[in-house]
Amino acid sequence: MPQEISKRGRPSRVDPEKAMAAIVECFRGKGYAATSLDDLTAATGLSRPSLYRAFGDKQEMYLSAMDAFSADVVHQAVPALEHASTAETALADFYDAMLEIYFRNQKIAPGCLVFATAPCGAEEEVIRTRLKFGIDGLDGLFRRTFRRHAPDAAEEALRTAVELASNTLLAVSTRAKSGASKTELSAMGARTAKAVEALLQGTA
Amino acid sequence: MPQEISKRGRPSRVDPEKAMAAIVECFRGKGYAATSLDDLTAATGLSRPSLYRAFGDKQEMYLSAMDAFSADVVHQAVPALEHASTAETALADFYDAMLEIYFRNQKIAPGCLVFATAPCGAEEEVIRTRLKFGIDGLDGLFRRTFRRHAPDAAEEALRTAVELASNTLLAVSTRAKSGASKTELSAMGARTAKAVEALLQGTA
DNA sequence: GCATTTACGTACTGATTGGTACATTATGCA
DNA sequence: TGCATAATGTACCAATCAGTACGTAAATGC
Repeated sequence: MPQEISKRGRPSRVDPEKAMAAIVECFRGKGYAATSLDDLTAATGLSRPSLYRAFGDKQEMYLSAMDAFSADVVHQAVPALEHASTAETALADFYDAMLEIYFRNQKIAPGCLVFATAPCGAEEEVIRTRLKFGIDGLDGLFRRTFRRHAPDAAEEALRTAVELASNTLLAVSTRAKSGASKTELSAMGARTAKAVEALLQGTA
Repeated sequence: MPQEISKRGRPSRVDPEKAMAAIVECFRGKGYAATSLDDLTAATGLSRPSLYRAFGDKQEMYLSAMDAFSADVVHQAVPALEHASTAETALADFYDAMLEIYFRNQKIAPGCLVFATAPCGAEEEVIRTRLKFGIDGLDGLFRRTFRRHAPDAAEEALRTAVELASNTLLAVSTRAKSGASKTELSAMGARTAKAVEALLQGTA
């Protein structure tokens, strides 16, 4: 029973998805602490009490924003990992899809909500745990993908490949925030993908 | 004439180095925005006006803290890159030295002031530029080190090796903030160092 | 039409923010 | 000893912070 939906009373005019998208943009631009409630009301067009009713307090909004951002990643980038014929192309395509999210058509990337802003708030255990969850998820994703494309790879090589792939994305997040361009980061991702492929093949 | 040092007037009781070390710890723990002047006065034991006289306003304190932190890196970790006989050992030793800085004897790492907190404030151009400066410095450091140990390496392999090495440190910074242990990050660094060596040798 | 229910935004709260004015204290110099 | 210099901390400032009380508006059910 996930709470009865009543039709009574004044209908809400908030579009939760649109509002959450605006909240994500706020937080990933300035981080948690520097984003004020006034920023959020301005970006969403919602009044302060409406925000509280819909999403809870500031920290809950931030945590929900991380969820929404992660869901975006799952829907927009993870498929690239699955619809590719080699580990190299899978990884390169995944990086490009992530860059689309990190840059969102802007020249200077708003960046990654999780990897770029969570480290700042990581003194709080809730946030640190979320950050760890995101990193672990990434590692697991790559491990499964690489294992599928290279079932015979040595465990040591696989582990190194996974770390290499994850670490590159974490670094891409930081580099994007430093003002690096999408094209140079894409090229870097392609080089990493190639190195990973070689590692998995035991070739390189 | 770097400003005449006058002996007149009441002598200052502030120890700039000690105070700046405390400021660094504040900022790298909570980031720029979440660190209040009250935090800084508590950590340094200095009154608010004393802080302003010694270091300027909050943003100037943050920028100076980045300088101080970077100087620590140069003194404590960069030598490891130079006093090693192979690229692999140089890199592994460097990572371990950086981990000493990132963890500073604590179980949960306070982390990297530059790579972990600057991305949060990167909407400000001053901070974004500093972040880029730090990353570029890292890349250059690795490039020179690797070139020295592998003078015959192909440019493409060298570039990939440099990116791999830098990206791993950037990722170590993020992973440290997520609560990863020093030992596991050291092991990861060692694996990266091995992969970099192989890349440079054209072996792996 | 009237009661009920729910969401709305204005306007406020006390707390905290970054930054400073100013009277006090402590030194060197004459 | 007295004056000039300079650093001290208390006590304050206006601005902003996150969060809420409350009167109003808009829907449904009877």
